[in-house]
Amino acid sequence: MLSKSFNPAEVEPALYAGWEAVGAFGADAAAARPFTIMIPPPNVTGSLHMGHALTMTLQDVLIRWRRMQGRDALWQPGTDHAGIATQMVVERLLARTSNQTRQEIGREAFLERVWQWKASSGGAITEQLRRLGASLDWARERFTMDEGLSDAVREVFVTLHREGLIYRDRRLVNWDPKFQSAISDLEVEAREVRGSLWHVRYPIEGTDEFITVATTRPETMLGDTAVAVHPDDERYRRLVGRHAILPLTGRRIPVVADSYSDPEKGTGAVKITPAHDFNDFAVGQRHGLPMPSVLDREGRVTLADLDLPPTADFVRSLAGQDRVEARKAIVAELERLGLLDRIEPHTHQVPHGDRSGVPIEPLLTTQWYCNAAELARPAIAAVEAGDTAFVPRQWENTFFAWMRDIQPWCISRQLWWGHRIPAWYGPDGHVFVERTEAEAQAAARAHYGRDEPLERDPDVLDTWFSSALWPFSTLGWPQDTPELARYYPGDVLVTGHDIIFFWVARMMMMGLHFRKRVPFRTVYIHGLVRDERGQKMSKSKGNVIDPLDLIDTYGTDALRFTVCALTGPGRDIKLGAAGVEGNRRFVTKLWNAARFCEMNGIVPAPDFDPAAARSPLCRWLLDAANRMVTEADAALEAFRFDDYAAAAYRFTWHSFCDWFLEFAKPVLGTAGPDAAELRATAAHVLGVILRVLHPAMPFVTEHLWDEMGYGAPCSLIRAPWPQPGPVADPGAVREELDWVVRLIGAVRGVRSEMQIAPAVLTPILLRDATPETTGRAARWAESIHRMARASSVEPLDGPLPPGSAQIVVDEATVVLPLAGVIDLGAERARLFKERAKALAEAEKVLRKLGNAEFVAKARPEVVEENRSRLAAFQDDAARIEAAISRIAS
RNA sequence: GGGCGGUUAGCUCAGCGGUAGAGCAUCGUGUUGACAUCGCGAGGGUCACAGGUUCAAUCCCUGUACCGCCCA
Repeated sequence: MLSKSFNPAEVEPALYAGWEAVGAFGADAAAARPFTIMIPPPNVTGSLHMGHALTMTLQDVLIRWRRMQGRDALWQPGTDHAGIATQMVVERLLARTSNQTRQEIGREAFLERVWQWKASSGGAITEQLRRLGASLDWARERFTMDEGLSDAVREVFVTLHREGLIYRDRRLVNWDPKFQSAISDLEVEAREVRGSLWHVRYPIEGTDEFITVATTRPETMLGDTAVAVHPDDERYRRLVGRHAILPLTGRRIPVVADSYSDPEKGTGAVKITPAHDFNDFAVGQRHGLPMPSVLDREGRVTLADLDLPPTADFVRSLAGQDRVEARKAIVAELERLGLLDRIEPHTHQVPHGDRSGVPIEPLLTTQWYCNAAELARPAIAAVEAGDTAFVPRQWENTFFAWMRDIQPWCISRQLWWGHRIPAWYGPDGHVFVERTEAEAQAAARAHYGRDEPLERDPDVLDTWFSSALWPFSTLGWPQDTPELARYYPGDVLVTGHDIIFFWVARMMMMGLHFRKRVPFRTVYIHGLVRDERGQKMSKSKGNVIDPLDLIDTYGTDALRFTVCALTGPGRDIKLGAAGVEGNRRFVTKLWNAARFCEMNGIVPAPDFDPAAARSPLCRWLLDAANRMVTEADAALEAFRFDDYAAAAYRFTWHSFCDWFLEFAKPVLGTAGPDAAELRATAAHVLGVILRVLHPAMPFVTEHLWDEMGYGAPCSLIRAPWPQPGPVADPGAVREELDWVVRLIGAVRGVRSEMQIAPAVLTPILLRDATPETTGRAARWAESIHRMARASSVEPLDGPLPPGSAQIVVDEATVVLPLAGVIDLGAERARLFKERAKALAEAEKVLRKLGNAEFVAKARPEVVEENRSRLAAFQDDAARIEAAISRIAS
């Protein structure tokens, strides 16, 4: 017996364990065609947030659906080592527990601590994915720092290096002073900052003139090596080619003409500091300028690159000062020297580290780079050719725009936690890139002719470097495994648009380079989760919703179904507790419907053949179920999770519960062949509902399936996905039942409008009804009585009983004798309104048909349709007119 | 500055050449037999604005306004 209400908290863990116990999540290379989704590996430090809940639900829906279709479904689980994030977590822990820094305990000990942390706390996210019902093939779980995946990383690095696609270069990088590491362009985000524009006068050599430069960064002026003006700027033309004397250091720097300088901005003259600004770096390259660094890796002033005159005491005093302090000191000194023209308030975009949140310092360093432009070419071609398709399509433009202008990818990080770069340096700095230290030593021996001590590069790789290999490294590459042959390329990648550049693009590049085939055929891009008001969720705003709270309160199925219902193409998802609460009602509805079935002896009848169903009600329901399955299937094929959810919802609640079960009620509990067929049909269709809803609501459906005896415990997850099947003459039963539904609806409408108490039963009289209609009325008399609160249903030939309400349904006029119950004036007013509506519609169609051009040019079937609509409206109006005249007296 | 998306019922959104829809909210009404986490019913929209194409535009095109996002 099903309990009175569904208790998710009780049922969910047991079902999940049950699925795992029967091996339901495991991919199974029997004969079936594979269907593969690679999980976007969550950070090992992560905990489940709404973004995960969204993306993982969608993936699980696809996986469960395909699995039920009989595909060999592999949903590959795993986590990402998340270099910076994890290192920070463990560093904080170290500080808290033993008040030590990682530098104090040293690299080796620190890494040991990270691994310890991972072993004890790293599994939280995977436990939470289980609560979400995610049917991942846990036996295959991988971690980006696993031995196998690390092998893949080394293999890729070494290979790309040999191909010249990975190389070292000294150029400007985005330096994160907080993490003391280089980061890639993608990890930098522009933030608007209110600052100042300082106008500083630089004396022109040999004159008493000045050139005034406007700058947002006075502290870097020690490293200026030019002043740039626009070549067309008349104001400065005569100064081009002359020299300015850089204040404070006294260095002689040229005034150069470069179109980088914008005459509209500031004074039109800009100071050029090639070692501390990306644009200035480009100017410096164009003009062959020196590039002294004046800030070190911690953002402090360094004077090592400067050739200072003995008098520059002020500048010397800056050595070692933080960039913020140095700015203050320099501005004060310029002020003192009378070289500060003015200070203008100025709002501008300042690059910040996306994780550290501190301003990025462009710094001239040597780093490892990957030639992304070269790798991007085949990836662009593959998307152009349709080998990989984005859904929705528009994201291809975003992908193309990024890939066609892709910059060298800085892949080295000055961190400890990550894949150590497989490069070793000889005493003379010669680099050996090899898979192992032994191979590096062998290479060194060959190079030097003797053994030499080697030093390994201390840096690690960008976390995204290993993520880029995920679609094949998880399958055993570089080994040539059967899994690799079977599950690569994957079918669908599901992710948010914020990850296209970081991950999708890089998987495309690496997949094509190393496997010669795209890593996935479809990239489904969903929106981002926001709060009910459309605000981005953030801790500082305090509007973060914890999916685990929602699961605790409403159950996993309600949350998952809500996610599906809200996921249309190209839209962000605005999710609040109210929506989840609403969908919990649907879970409850399904529960109660099943309970009702159970009470009425509805048990699965495996021998039931829908094609042989005879009763019109059964055929009507089976036909509607067919259409629902077709809709749901098409929606999932098209990644329309919202349409899928809506089709299942509508059918379950309205077709099955509101109409079918209501029609069936009196017969269900009885004996006899009609009742038996009804019960078998109900059981069959409930089974269809459970199967169609299972991907979205796995727990309640599986529980009902098991409890009601549809299959062995935990068998719904692998039950076959329903297929539409033949139903005898569906058109006829649809017409018949639709009429009954229309009639009951019309009567209910009028009764409600006329405020007839439900306890009042009235006869239903049909005037001008065809024999077909009276036949239907007779056949469905019992249902009509019950559902339209009628005492009888019969034709009316004679005069109208006094005090009747009249409703036009098709060709017939439905008469409700309500003498003494209704207000005839109100009924007359209602009929006038009805008539006006019909006439207005008729008028609209008439005008259209009166347009000769419409009749001549519109498609004939459209014209025909309008002609019959006109006739229908006119007939309705005439029948309402007749109804009015019948009560006129 | 460049690009993308949005603007439809009070709210969240679907529809995308010829009848404007759903859920929630609102209002009315109803209850001992699946379900008040419910049933039944009702009201509510010149589909942002201006032009254009078309026999016909919420839908296609152009422009404007506002909102959001991405890139510089």
